[in-house]
Amino acid sequence: MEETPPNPYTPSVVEPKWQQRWTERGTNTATLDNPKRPFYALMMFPYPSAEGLHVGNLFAFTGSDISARFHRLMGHDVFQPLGFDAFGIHSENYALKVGAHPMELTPKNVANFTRQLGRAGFMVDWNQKVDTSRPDYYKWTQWVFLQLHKQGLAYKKAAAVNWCPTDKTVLANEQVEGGLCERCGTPVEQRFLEQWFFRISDYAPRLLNNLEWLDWSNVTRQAQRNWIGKSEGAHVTFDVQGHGERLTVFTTRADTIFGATYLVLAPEHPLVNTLTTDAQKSAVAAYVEQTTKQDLISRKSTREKTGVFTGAHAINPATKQPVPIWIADYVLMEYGTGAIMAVPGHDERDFEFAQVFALPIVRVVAGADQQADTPFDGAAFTDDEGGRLVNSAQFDGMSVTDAKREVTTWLNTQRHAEAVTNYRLHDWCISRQRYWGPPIPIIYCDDCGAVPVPESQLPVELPNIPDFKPDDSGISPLARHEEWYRTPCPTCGKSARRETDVSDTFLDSAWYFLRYPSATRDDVPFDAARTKTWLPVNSYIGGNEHAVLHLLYSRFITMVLKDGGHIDFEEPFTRFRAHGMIIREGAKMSKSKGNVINPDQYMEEWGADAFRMYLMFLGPYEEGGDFRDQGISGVRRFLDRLWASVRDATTEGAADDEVLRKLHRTIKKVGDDTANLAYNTAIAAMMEYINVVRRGERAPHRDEVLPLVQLVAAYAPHLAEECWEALGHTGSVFDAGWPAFDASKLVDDAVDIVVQVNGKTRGKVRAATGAGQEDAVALAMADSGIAKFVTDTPRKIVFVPGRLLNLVV
RNA sequence: ACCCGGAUGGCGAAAUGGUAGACGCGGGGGACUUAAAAUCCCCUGAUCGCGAGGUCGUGCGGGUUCGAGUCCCGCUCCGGGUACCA
Repeated sequence: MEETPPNPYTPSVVEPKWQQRWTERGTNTATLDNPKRPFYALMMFPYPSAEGLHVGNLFAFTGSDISARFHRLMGHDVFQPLGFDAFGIHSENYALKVGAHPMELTPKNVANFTRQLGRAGFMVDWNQKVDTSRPDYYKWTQWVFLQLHKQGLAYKKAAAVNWCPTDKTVLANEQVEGGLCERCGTPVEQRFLEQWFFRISDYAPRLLNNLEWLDWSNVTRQAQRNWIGKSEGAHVTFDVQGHGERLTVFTTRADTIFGATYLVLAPEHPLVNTLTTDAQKSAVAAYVEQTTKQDLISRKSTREKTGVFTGAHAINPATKQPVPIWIADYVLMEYGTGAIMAVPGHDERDFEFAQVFALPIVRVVAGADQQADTPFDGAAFTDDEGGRLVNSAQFDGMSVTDAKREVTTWLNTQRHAEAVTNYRLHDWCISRQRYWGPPIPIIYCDDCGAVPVPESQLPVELPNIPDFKPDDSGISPLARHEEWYRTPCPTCGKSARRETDVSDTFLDSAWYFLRYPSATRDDVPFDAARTKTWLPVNSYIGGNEHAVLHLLYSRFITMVLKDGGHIDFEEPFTRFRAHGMIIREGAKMSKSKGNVINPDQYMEEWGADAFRMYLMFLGPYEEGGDFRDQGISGVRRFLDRLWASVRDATTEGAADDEVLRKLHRTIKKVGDDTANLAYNTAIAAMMEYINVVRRGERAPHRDEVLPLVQLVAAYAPHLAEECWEALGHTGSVFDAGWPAFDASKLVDDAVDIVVQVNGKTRGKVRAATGAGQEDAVALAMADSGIAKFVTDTPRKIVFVPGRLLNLVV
């Protein structure tokens, strides 16, 4: 038999050993009450799919875990909880597909996720877990709804949903592909249903302004700014000829009013019926119906302009000329006032429309080299930089910027305009005509109307019904269960009906971070003292796919709870960082490509520590990385070498001075990089260090390897614990703190100074630390390899102390 | 179309305006071994040269600077997000 190396690193032994110890010793349990330096580290909780943990989840969680463990090493009391976003259409659709019930499937998936998460070795305080589909959680989701209702921020109105006439069911936007139902291929229609909305648009200015000071990834803040879509403009009012009615439009280009040659209303506009003349009634009705028959997605993506004349005319308040009123689906009811003044000369869409229907196009803005009568060259003139007004009476010659203001003021004096700020953000529809979600806690009584369920009667439990599939009624499956929805009115006691819609999953996740510290309390949604101690969240890490919806809704709900007096902060996440996406061998991972990584398999073969570390080594955490199968051997080799160094470490003699200098530089770099989520370069620095420690199979000194164990702990927690123990400690390395570094050890006695001649590097000289320019020049000129390029007396000398000398001749 | 990112060796990637390619993968050579694996050491951008050494090189074209992968202007391509938003 061959001689095997003594005591090799065996993750399959080390990892379970420490996972068990952590559980036994409560290593990952946070000190929730009276912590000294509380630090709430949050990662976005996963949706527990049947496929199990995706490598993308693992990538995200590992980066978050490293940050949390690092903060703990730096002396914080870190609370890092995790839970499951278990409600929602994904779970429900999957259950439908496999013919199982979500109430049975979900606990199984949660158990599998919990196993996988444990296997990966995350520092999660499982005592405080959350599962949004359990009554002890959604009781409080319903409570949140009631707070909004109480504050007048929840209301009901009719709104369009996607409807599949074959499956006879409501579809989510992602279930519509190119205007067709993803399951049966039938063209999808719109239906108008009464639904619950939250007035998030009231909060638009606050949501926008706070972005200025939030410590969040720029990409995320920018995405939210775009989504909120602040737009400065004016409401302009047109009198309708022969009617008492007036029409108000929103425009950002009040300056072009003289070129407004027609108006367009959204087909759903409430005045369409009133304004349409008898002659046009049937054409308009047909068009409105055709629009309705289209799904929401393809209506917004087809670019061909269609529309119908209503037969009515309005008076342009600037020109006093009558202009025709049309309806067209390119005008959206949900933005602005659902009506526009069309200026075909200076708006691409209006131009296209005017071309199709031969409507007049008037130039009212001229560019630098254009005149009032310069013809349009087949396109609208939208470049307003340096444009001057033409064909606009007293405003001729004025710049576009000035005219926006002046025209609005002028129209305002005639009560025809008002400067307004409009937001793209519209109210949040939380109704889902589905089963797998928290029932909306409202009871309809014929006498009392829509009555909120009293808080004392929460939760409104989701019944376990076998037939949870949506049906042809267009309303929730719960509506088929009279025994469930019949209930006495809380106000008058008469027989009444429960709301049968459930709420949006985004409501579940819009407050979950408040629940974690208080997850074991069943008498309150969140304990006042714990909330004060732990919130707002110190560090939130997650995917930028949630940049808008989840993060915006969470901010909104937090503001509402603050306004309701439940909490004393209005921004939930002090710091947010978006991680990147992980691809494989240059291609996106997908089931259809069959290139999805199975984390279990990799952890089995290489160990969780190696897998974690490899994921972090792929590239910058905030940008993502390319998973190449062969690459993992590199980090595994590093861990093998680390273990061997600990195993072979000696206490005899003293540590090598050179190695110690490298060590102190490494402590600094790993600390700085880890704090900045620059995990890839932190790992590279540790690899560099171990290359120095092990160079030529030298036996390292204990003092050289011990601090490295602390540095690597956040990255490879199991192995670090094992090493820490092997070095004679009984406690956890995570309670050992961060190694001290000696700044004086960062500087050498001598440094290399790069020497350039005319900006070209020609060599380097070794100079004493702190050497001045004259010393450096002397050393450079003494080097024949450098001096030969210095053909004349230097005209100019650039000297960067300790770094560089540039001789310009 | 708009808003963000990004483009650097065979590959994943590093580089406060200061030696481009750290670290890792892959490849080549060597040591150890009967042998292989593992481990360890060295080499590995292109090109010219026997060599010392030189020249070129960070998507493209300009500019600023003693000096540009990095800053500025104008493009090209790729990725992500939003999208008839008036």
